[in-house]
Amino acid sequence: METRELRYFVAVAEELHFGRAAQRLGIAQPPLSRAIRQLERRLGAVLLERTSRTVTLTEAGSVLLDEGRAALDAVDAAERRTRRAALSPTGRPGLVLVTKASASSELLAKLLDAYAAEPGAVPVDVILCGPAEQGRLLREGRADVALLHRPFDSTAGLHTEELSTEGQVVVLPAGHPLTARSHVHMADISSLPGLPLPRWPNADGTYPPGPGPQVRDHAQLLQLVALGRACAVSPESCRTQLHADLAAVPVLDAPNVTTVIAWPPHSRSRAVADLVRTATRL
Amino acid sequence: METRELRYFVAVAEELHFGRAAQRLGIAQPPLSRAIRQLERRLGAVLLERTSRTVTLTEAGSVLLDEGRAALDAVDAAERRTRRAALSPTGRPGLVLVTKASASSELLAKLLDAYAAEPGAVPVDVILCGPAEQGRLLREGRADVALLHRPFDSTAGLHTEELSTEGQVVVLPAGHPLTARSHVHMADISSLPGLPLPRWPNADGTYPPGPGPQVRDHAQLLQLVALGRACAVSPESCRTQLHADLAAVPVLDAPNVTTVIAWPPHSRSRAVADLVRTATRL
DNA sequence: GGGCAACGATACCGTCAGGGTATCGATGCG
DNA sequence: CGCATCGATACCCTGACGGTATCGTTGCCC
Repeated sequence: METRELRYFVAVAEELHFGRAAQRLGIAQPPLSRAIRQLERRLGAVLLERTSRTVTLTEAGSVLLDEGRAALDAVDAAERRTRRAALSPTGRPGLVLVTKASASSELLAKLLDAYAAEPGAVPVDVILCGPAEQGRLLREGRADVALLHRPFDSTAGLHTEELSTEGQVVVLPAGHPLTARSHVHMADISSLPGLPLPRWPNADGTYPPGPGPQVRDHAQLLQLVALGRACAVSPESCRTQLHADLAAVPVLDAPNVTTVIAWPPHSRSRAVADLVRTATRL
Repeated sequence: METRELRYFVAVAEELHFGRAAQRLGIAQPPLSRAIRQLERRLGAVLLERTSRTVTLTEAGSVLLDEGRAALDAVDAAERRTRRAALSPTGRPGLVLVTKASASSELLAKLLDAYAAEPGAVPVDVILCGPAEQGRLLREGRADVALLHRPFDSTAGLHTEELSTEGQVVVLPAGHPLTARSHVHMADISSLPGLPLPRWPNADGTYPPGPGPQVRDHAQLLQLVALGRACAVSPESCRTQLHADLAAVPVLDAPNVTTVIAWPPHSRSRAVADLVRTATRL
């Protein structure tokens, strides 16, 4: 199977419309119809049920949509990492590390310092992004290594090493009655009047139904807490980033948060290996 | 990048010889040279240093070799899983589960029974193979789900759920002095005169240097133990498979062995999800 | 040191896969 | 029942890819 065929099929499967898919691909509709038909012949599988009005995926088609997207990601990653390896002036490509904007900057700073002191260290670019993008960046070869937070982030398809574990605190507007407590339990905060827990987006960008406000990142969330519109359960380390009008109280029975360093499993780059080794020794 | 180009490059990178690579690919040498040159131009990267006598990989080339193999595996997996999904008579493809021949058949039997009783269960084919092949079968789309044993098997790039944890025992020829003990420690067996621990192959098929016999699978190993040529440290559950001329003694400080169920991370198949759910509820 | 063999690069050519335009046939809708 | 929409088909053309022949370079060995 050629990637061109896969791209064509993914386009049609996503649009469920040959005309629009062809437009998206920048080709005419007839060659697209032909290409799909030929792909089906070669696979010996009907991928799409088409009438002159509607196009729907068969079971096999939906398998190929999933697997094909993953395969195309892998091809793109190969291309991107090769380009990066080549255009690096030293011949030894730099590393791209991706982490959440809200993550503990302390750990990251320590890691970057320690790694820079290693013999043979290469330059490390840091990308800060929202939680959902991290996996994508790694899969697409735009990044080499990530700092993720279990159990929030999916480590699907990645190698990981645990770096640190911490408890969680509830972040409240300063002066809230609960801030007088030395600690609380989840039950104490799951139903605070007027201070719902926020809703985070799913992998597909949609939000689960529920009462809380929709948030995209941690800064946004803290803003909402300061405004008295929400409360937040966050890793302890976020305390160093709190403004004066926010207060944090440990939540005893909240799940621990583990910071892990993650990288694509087939990566055999010495730079990634060095960075991971440095991280585990912190 | 087209998969054809990737296949060409991987062939040359593996052979480090255009002529042999061309032969392997079933084409003539000139088109291959051209294709590689064109790939290099498009990537803006020198992949191979060639003189008229030798071909060597550049840094970028070795990145593309690693990443390209992974990408080709993903494409092959997409094709195979699609084919399987299609030729299944029900439209709903059956599952292929892969596990080691030496694994606990009890757990597997329970799992298959429980899953078969689920509503919407599909037929499950079981493949027994050596440890090294399991990952490959999953990556190449020949299998959908595997039972692996940590810490022996790599779960690189897979989703996993833990199923059970057990201690390990040392397997000895019946009548060996140690079999009188109720338990032993690793130190007791690491230097048994005449009964070395075996050597397992690395991922690339080579064996680490050392004194013990080279083994490829568990049956082979038990044979060697019965012959008095080796001893083996194995998960407790292997006791049910021991012949009369073998004895097992718990090893207190051997690492626990965890049986996990593993599947490719992007798999969204309901059948896999059902099977995993069933497994975790056992 | 010169002839030779091995090997990748280049030149040149033919074929067919893949893309384009025009049009058909089917289907849902007003 | 006519019309608009949409995928399939027919037909043509271009260029990408593969093949053969040959060149240029480089170790190697007598």
